[in-house]
Amino acid sequence: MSYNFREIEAKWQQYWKDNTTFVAKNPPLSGEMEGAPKYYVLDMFPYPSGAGLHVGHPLGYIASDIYARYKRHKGFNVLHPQGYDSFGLPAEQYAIQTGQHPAITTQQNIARYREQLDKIGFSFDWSREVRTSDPKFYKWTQWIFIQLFNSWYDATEDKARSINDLEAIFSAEGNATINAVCDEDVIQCTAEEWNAFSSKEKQEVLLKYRLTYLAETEVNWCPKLGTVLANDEIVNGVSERGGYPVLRKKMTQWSMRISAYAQRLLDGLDTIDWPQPLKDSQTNWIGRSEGASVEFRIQNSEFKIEVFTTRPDTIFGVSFMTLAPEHELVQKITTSVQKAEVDAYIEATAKRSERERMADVKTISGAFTGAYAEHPFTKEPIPIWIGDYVLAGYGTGAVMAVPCGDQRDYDFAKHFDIAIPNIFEGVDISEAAFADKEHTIIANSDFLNGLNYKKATKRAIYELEQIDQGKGKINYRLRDAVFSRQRYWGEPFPVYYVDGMPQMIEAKYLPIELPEVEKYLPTESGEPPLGRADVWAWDTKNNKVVANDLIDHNSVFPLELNTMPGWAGSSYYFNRYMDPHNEDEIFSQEAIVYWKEVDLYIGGSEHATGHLLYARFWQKFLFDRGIVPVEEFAKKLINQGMILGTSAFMHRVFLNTGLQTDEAIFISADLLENDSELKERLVHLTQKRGVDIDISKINIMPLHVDVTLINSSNELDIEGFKLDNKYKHLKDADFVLNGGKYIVSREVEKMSKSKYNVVNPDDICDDYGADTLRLYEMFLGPLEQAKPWNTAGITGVHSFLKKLWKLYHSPFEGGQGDVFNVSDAEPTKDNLKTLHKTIKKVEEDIENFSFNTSVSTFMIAVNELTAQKCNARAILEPLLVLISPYAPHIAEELWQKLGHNESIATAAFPVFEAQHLVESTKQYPISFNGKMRFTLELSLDLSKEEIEAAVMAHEKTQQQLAGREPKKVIVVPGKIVNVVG
RNA sequence: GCUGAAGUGGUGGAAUUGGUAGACACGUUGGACUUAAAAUCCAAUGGCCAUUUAGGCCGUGCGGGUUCAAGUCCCGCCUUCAGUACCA
Repeated sequence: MSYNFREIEAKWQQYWKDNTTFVAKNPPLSGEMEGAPKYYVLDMFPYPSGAGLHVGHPLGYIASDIYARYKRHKGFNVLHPQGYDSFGLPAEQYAIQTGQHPAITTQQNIARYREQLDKIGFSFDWSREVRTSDPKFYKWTQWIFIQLFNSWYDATEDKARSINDLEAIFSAEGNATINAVCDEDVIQCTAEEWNAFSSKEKQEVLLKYRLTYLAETEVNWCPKLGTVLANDEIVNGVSERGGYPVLRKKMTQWSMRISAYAQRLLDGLDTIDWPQPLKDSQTNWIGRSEGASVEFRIQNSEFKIEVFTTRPDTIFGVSFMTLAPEHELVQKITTSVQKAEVDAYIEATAKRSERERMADVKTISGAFTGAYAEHPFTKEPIPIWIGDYVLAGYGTGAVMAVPCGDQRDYDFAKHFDIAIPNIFEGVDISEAAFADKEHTIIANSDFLNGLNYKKATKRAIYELEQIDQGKGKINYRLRDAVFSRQRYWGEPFPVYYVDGMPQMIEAKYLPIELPEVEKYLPTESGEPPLGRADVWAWDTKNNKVVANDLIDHNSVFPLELNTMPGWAGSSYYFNRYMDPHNEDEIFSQEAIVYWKEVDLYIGGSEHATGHLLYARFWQKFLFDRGIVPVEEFAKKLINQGMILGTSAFMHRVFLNTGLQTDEAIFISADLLENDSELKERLVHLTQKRGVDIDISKINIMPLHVDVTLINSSNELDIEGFKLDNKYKHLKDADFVLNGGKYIVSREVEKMSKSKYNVVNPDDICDDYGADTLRLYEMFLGPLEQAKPWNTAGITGVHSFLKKLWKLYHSPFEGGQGDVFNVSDAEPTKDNLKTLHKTIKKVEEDIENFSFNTSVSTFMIAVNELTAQKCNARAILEPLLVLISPYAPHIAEELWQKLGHNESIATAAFPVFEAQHLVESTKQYPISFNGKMRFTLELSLDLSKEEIEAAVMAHEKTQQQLAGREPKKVIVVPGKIVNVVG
């Protein structure tokens, strides 16, 4: 019987399903698992796209699966769930085009994903599956939204608290004393005033404190997608999805007060074991900077400009101020003389898209407002300009310009011929600004003269505080997150409006399910798609969703038309897996206290500033409100690298002969390097066209060709190409061959359908089996590294599995055929040595996530045992357990043949015994004069004196070579460092 | 520009705390088996020199340094990739 992977894999996948082998149990546990420690291994759940999985997708899942299976062998109660992030744009866009309900598309895609995932043999606990678009799931997304609405951030206690506490404080002492993170334009009121407020006035004030709030904000509007986007959904000034232009627009939107958590999100990074690059990008995104806020009075006006600066030490170098063109004071302070110029400038900048503004940072532009501010210390007048190098969204949207210390200010001053006073001792600023903080002595600055950066900063802040025109401040780049999307396929808000004020629907009436609409586009009046729903009003008497025409603004009110963004559901799903079917609570206390947090989270680094930041934010909020017991949701995180595709290119030649021709000529890639060869080969084609060719005028365009038409020597299957429907417009093409072959060139790129370089895992499973796929994906290289897929190398791991199979089958002596052949014979010393060195290595590898090297270790072990003709059960049984996390199907099959009734998944991981590695030699750490160290391999039976003599002799040789006298030798006995065979 | 990661054969990649560089695999070459192919097995495979044998020299991006010993540590460069970018 040979290794029939198709049969084996189908059999065991069915077995695991039938026996619920991987269903995790919540406490209280009984039986075998009683008292077992928990371990939670999680993958970032996929968005089920219509394209299905390619070989890159399962990489992280295979790694987490190996780790989960390993932890089971180690006696842990493992939670390893999977689900789908199933709300999202592609299904909606498909719905807009075809009219098919996104729920149906999503359902189909999920079915396809599941089929593909099942083929790979993952140990997922599918009984805990969640889908973010399932009302049973988004009920709790809506519930968390309500909790956020009903909370505010207490900056003194540094945590979120119930809004009820805030109301109590207001009615007792007003809002003047409260230290809360809130909108800046909140009005001050005393207790008496508060208590006299109408309900609506109270709601308006409270809304400015809530952790999710409605506010008119400038948002990133994408007209093409018809929705707003969060900052992390914009890449290089265009939408991440589709690459459409993005404009700034003012809209009333729900926002999440993530900025309240900026410092804690930063501090928390020190407590979690996440990759440094990922932590760095979160740190950058949060963008903490220390400095001061300074207030500048405007001359002849009651207005003041507040600026943020990291260089208060340079305050005497201020020679002008610059406001962002969108700054609210611009209209108020501009003099009538300057008005026309300023308005023209504002109009010009508004027209430029975000992208143009970013691309064009060199052009200096601005306009003078005609107004002057007053220097806080010198009282000198300072001209106020506007300029688009100042961003409305950062700090206060205004800067105090210090041209001698900041290059942008310097350039602006040069361009508009503004004074550049020098306030640095012994520094030449005739060519450029001097921005080096570390080597600065301040001059021409009154009380700051002679101080360095640190001291001057401190003193400047102190002096500003004395005159009440500034204070030390920490500024964050992180902005509050916009939470409204003008889309259909997302979670509806549990919100209705009374008199324009948002009201939460009581939790017991959740979920508020998505209404049906006849079209998935925005309404004619520009409202979101939910504006098309006929049944979308909230009846407060009967507490249910009713038809719109019943709205009377008395007991029936309109519901919110926006939906939540894609990151809503993914910000807490990991907690829901702990108790996914609970209908009464988001999860039971028992479940959350037992599972607590994700121990190992595996996913792509592209979520660094999106999902992973939002999820940490929600987790901290839920922690503050006592809903979860830990502040960080994932202890350890690993970013798997992308598996890239190897695209193939044909090269189409354009002769530029001046003749119009549609004929396609493809030239073999190996002819491209050599001009004379190329010309020679093209001659007959040019003669055919009756022209002479000039090689220098030839144009060659590469064309992606489907990699399935290429063999392992980069040769194109020309017949296959001509029959391929995709290329039917090229079926009459001429091929310029080399040695009868058409060779393509190759390039490593991201795997994508449009590049025809996608390798489908199903095909690999059919040809080689899931175990081969799993092993090969691990063997390809380090988990965290990006690497190109190369199907050619797969035969190596596949033949390893065949050898493994043979090791348990072919009798080495006297037998015939492929009979299962494992004996109870005593293992030899060599057998034991091979086994234990494998145990040691594999265990270390798995703990270090170096899955690639353990595959090599297995190969060596099998080769050695085959050479040793080992068929001892005492060796072959534990070996199987070592391999089973990587290649579970073949391991199960052989395990059963060894006479086990239980799945190998429940077997204990073999224990490493060091003595089997010791044979005749031992390595000693040696120290000379207590300083120098190396190890020496010596025979085991030597005495200490003999060892020292040997070491001395060794040392003597070493020293003689170096021309010095040997030193005193101290042998540190006992410790085995390593053993070489 | 800033931040981070990484540079090792023809290729993917190994190499504990500094301790025989190139494990393992692909590819290539030669051989066995076969009518043939596939599959399988065996051997060789960093470069150069020597080859009757023994062996020798050079080699981990570049230039220095520390050390008995450096792919690994230190200093200075170069290159590539990733993230981020008028952040005051």
